[in-house]
Amino acid sequence: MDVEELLKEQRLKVTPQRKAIINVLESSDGVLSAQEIFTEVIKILPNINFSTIYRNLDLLLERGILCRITPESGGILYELRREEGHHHHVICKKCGASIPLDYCPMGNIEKELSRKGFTPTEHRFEIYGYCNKCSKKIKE
Amino acid sequence: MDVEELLKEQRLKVTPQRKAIINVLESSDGVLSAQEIFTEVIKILPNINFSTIYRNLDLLLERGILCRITPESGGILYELRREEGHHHHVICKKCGASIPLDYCPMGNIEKELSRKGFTPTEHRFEIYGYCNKCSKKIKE
DNA sequence: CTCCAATTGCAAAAGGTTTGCATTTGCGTT
DNA sequence: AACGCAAATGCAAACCTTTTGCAATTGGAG
Repeated sequence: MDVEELLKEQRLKVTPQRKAIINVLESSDGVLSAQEIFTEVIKILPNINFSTIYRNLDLLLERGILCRITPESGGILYELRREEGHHHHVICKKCGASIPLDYCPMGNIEKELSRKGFTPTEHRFEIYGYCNKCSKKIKE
Repeated sequence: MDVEELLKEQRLKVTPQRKAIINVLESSDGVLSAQEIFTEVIKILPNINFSTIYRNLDLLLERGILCRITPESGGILYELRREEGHHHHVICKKCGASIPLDYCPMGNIEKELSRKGFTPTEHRFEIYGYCNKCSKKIKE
């Protein structure tokens, strides 16, 4: 992925901070908290501030470069949007791995909703559990 | 609903604070934040403290008396669990009305998950939009 | 009625996120 | 290549929500 290109497409300035944040997210195969992102980015840019992290996460989320996940257990997690178009996530509670899922349940209930007069604008469908690797570890 | 009975079933002490919290949730037809619950309960019990609200929300949630909703936009919302068994929610972004939904999409993707070796433990499916009443108001 | 564990109120702390402001910097323009 | 300015950053403080320790109170079993 060309991070500079990605930022330019969005007419965002290419700063070392933004490149570091995106690179950290890219090199992770799962979801990360703001704290985890900060911990990694500060290794690259020792002077970076938490407010820069938050401001950029918000911005990148707005521009559709990131996805945000809010697990039942609380907290907010981010990941790089790797898939084109609408999709959902399957997330491992142990290692944080995020697996994209093309299936979307909305088609199955649109009729029921319109019968109720409800106009859906957004929805979320997230699955939590243990990935292939972590399931095996737990059984052992 | 007999609030005292509900608490006794769970072997929880029947305190005025708990009764007030449940009554507030019962008289709302939708989801409420901890702050909103506090604002209502303090009208009934002027001395109640925020920590009592939080402690009881956690407790009632554990016991399955409440449901917790965490919208994409952030924040945590609570509602009285009115339905028996597993269900999802359709929530109006304007008035907060919560409509229970019996449909659950998990059945449709269990095979795909097991093919991936993923063991699901929890999931969430929430729909946001505008209810019948609020859709009409917006159009006008 | 008595007694004890459960519950509450209070105050302070903790945790995560946001904001105001002065400084710096990316980058379009000259 | 240098300039100028809006955008972005770092810093510190503020904010908001939630949690915690502790002493006082209270529900309800015996």
